[in-house]
Parts: sequence; structure tokens; C-alpha cells
Amino acid sequence: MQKLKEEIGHILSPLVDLDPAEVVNLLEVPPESEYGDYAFPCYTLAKKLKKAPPLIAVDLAEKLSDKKGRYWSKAEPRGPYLNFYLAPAAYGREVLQQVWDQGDKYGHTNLGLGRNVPIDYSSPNIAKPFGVGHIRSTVIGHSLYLIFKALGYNSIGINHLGDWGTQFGKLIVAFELWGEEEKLEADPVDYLYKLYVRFHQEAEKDANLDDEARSWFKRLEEGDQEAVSYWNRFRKLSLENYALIYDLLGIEFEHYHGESHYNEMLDQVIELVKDKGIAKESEGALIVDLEQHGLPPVMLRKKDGATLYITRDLAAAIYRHDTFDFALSLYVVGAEQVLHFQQLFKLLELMGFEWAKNCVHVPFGLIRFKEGRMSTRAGKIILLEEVLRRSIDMAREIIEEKNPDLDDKESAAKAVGLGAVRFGDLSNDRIKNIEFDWEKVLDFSGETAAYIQYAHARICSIMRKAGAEQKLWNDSAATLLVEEEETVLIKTLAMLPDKIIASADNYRPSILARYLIDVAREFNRFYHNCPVLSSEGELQQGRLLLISATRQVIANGLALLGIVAPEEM
RNA sequence: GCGCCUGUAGCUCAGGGGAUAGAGCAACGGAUUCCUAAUCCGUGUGCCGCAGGUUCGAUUCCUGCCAGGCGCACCA
Repeated sequence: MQKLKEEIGHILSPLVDLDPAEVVNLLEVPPESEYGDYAFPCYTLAKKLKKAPPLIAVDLAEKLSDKKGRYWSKAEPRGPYLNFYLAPAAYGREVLQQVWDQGDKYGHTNLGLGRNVPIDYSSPNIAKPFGVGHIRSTVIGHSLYLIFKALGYNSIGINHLGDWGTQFGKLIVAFELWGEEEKLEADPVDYLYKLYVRFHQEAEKDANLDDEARSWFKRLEEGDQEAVSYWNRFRKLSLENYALIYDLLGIEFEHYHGESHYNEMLDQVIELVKDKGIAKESEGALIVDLEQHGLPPVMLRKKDGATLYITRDLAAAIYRHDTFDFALSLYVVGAEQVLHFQQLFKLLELMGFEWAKNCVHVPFGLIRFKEGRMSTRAGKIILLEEVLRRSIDMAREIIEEKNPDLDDKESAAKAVGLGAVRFGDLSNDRIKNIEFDWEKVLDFSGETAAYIQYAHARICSIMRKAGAEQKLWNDSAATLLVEEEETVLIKTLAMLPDKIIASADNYRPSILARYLIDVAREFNRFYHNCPVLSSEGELQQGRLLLISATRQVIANGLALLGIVAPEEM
């Protein structure tokens, strides 16, 4: 809690000849709670005072021996640290009141001052099915969208659809050769997928197919009517399929500006690059040599005149700057594209755009099979729809078994099933690869969303049973929470604002996800040791305030992960 | 070949210049007259990949090596 840290900063500042803010910066949380709640490390003072850190700690403790603050009760030296112990009653009351007053805004701030942050996420390749691979960008990006919004930024969700490029040429060739109308009508995305896979199988044997695909794409870029009509149709069919999944996940985008959106800007962008004098012809193609900057060359136009992915990304980056005048522009895209973004950002920098430094690639690892990587082309892929469906089914089964009398089993099953899939992706450091394993996806025990949701549901259950008149703020009741489990839980609740900020600073929703596991764990410990409804008078009221605050923290936190906090499950 | 990422307990992973390196899973043993046992408590486990370096102090930072992953001009 900030007030406590500031208090320590003020009391220590004159004693150590540092600004209060510097002291606050140095404060650490000790590894064991028996060492206190905040520790001031004395190493940095050792040189200045020419004294050993443990002696400094003892010295400082002596000067504070007869003092205490509003929120801290004592300061003790231990080795090279000066440890501060908080005053549970005042501290607890302050934390609970903050949560109480701020409600579903607790943890939110206005750091962003309303500045724009476009976030490119999800961005599936049209004409390919939505595989589990795509859930990472979708879920991580959406969470960052929500987190930045909570920090007062104006998040702008952009679905940069892969709706342009040679793959459309491939699809058109495949449809021309083997396509059947009835099958396309029956199950469009699945059928397009099958055609796509077949194309790659046949292209192994016949290299001409790739040339034909390129030439169809060239026709598409030139506005050839037949090509455009195919493109429109395939695009529309794919979007209809994605809409179902976004709907299920509760995700909306401000913009569906796919790659095709930038087509008419490409010539202008290429001219701009030429004007800067950084482009050159090479083997008939237009490239920018980045050798001086330790990067491979970038190709902006192929020898046949067609553009590339990075050409469109370059146009998109400039468009986003011109349209949104962003504070940050995020790209939640797989780690296999780090080089692409290094090149893109370097290109922007060489073009003299100082805002290039505000473009950030937020990479994440692959979802792989034990046997190797997933591959759309080879047909080795698991559909996201199937994962979500099976997860919801599993949740439904467990609810049927654990809570057969529940009224609305379907919403609970959806909350738990979808939460499990989301949390599985959000809780680990995003940069690491994930090995896809059905058993793990469908396991709701341990460090999972269900663990957190269950704590939330339990609290709701207690609140329902408590009388309405017990749910008002009560200042003196809030000072009675001095049991070990209560204090630890309160301290955990106080961390939410910092955790949200840390998640944004590092572009890592996993920080928030892990934290919520801690909250649920500390709640469970409290729950098993401190009865709520059967405790008496003001203590009961105090504990109701505590669990109410806990519920609020869990609800606020899960909301930022895009996970529903059910009242019953 | 070059570049980037990863390497922590049997498995999956947190953590991260400092005080005794932590969870979950799995295993075993306990807890329910009481607010949902999807819970809680207890038991065991570690050359923090290897070798150097910086530092008062390195699992954390730097360098090299090893292993795995991902990239590196007409795909996205």
C-alpha cells in the first residue's frame, strides 16, 4: 500500500540523507513475513557512511525505537536490513476502505491520460481455420487491451486480418482445380482448409502450382474482377466463422482493418521510402539494405511487382500513427516474427519517424505438439472451436457431479470452461512455448482459473447467506482483522494496483494471473481458519468486509484477463 | 553458417543482484456435527544446463560453450 511506503519514506529520509521517493524505491518485501512487511536494505549506505550494513540497520533501528507510524508499528534490524512491521488494525481498515470506496474501479488508475494505444491482436489468416495457435494472440492481446484501458489509456483493438497475400492465390488455384460449390456452401471454412492443405500436398509434386498461385495473387492486386470476386467470397465466409468464436469469447474489435485495407496506400508508401533514399533495386525487386544495422534486407516489392507482408505492415504502421497519434502501438504477434518487426521498426526509424520507438512487438511462444510444431499446411492443427467446446463440456460434467442443484449450469460451465482455456494461456510467461496436451487443458485443479473462480463463488455464497444489513461499511469492524490469515490476505489485496501496472509495463498479463492465484490461496487459508458467519458481532461484520473486498479484487482481476467470475459454480 | 528466445524439483512452471530458491501436478498421510472438500494441512525432492568473469554478494548481470526452439530475399 502506497501510504505505508510513503510513511516509511518520510520517517527514514532525514536519517539516511535520501529523498523520501528514493527510500520508497529501495524498499523491498522480505522473503518471510516474520521479517516484517517492508525492508530497507542498508547496503547502499555502507559506502557513504563507511560502516557495515548490519551496523547501519542497528543504528537506524535505535533512532526509531520509540517511534511508530499510523500504519507501521515497529522497526527492527535484522542483518543488513531494517524491517518495518505494519500496524494491522489501521492498515487493514485503510486497505479495505480503498477497495470498498473504489469498487469495480479498485486497481484502476489514470496513468494513461486517455492517450491512444492501438493493439494489433488475434489477426488470423483468412481462409485458414482458427487453430489453437491463434488463441495466444487473441487472449493475450485482449487482456492487454483491457489492462491498458484500466490504466486510463484508450485501447483500440485492431484485428489485422491476414486477408491479402499469396495464400489467396493458392486458394483460388485450388478452387479452380478441385473446388465443388456444394461442399463450399456446406461447411465453408473446413472446406477451404481442406483445399489449402491439398494445394500444398500437390505443390510438392508440381512446382507450377506455386507460380500459378503467385500469378493469381498478382491479378488480385491488379483488381482483376474474377480474382476479386473469389477473394470477397472467401473473406466473407471466413469472417462469419470467426465471429462465432469472438462472440463466445466476448471479444470485440474497434477495427477490422486487415492487410487489404492498406492496398491503396502501398504505392504512396513505397514512394515515400524511395524519397528517403534508402531503397534500391536488386535482382528486379525493390529492397532496403539493413546490413549496416545488422539486419537482413527488407523486400518491399517483388520482381513481378506484387507487394509483400512487410510493405502492408509498413503502410499500416504509418496509418495507425496518422490516425491515432498513439502513445504506444502494440503488436501481439508470435515470436517467430521478431525479425520481421525488428526490420519494420528499423525501417520506420530510417524513414525519420521518431515515433518508431513507441512501436512494440509483444511476442509469444508457439503452441506445439510433443512431436513437433503445428502446421496449417500439413493439416496438423487443433481447432480452437474444439478446444473450447471440450473444455466447456468437461466443466459441465464436473458441475453436474459437484453441484447438481445449481440453477444455471450452462453459464457456469461456460465461465469455467472458457476461463480454463484462457487462463492456461495467460498464466505462464508468454515467451515460452507451450506443449499442447489435452489432459492439461481439461484439468481444472491446482493453479487454474477454476481455483480462482471457486474462491469467488464461495464468497458470493457466504454473502448471500449474510443478512443485507451486515453488508454496510463499518469503520470499527474493519479494524478487528488482526489474525495472521486476515492480515496476510489484506496485504495481498493491497497489491492489486501495482500488479496491474506491472502487467502493463511488461506487457505480461501473466503477472496479474499469478497474483490472482495468490489471492485465492490466501482467501482459502483464511476461509479454513476464520469462520465468517458463525463469528460474533463486529468481527463478523469485519470479516464480511474482508471477503467482500476479496471478491472485488478477484472480480476486477479476472475481468482484466477476460475471464468471468461466476457467483455460483 | 549467422541472429533471437528458452534451460530452476520426477513432470508443468513461478521467481529474480541480496536474508533459508518457491508453487501446482504426481505420491503418501490427515482435516467435513460448521460459510460449496473444484478446498485446506502435513511429508520428500534441487551442481537454478556447464565453465569463466563483474560484485562485498550471482540462480538472477556479462562472455564462452552445450542442449532445445524459432528465424535469416521474392510466404505471412
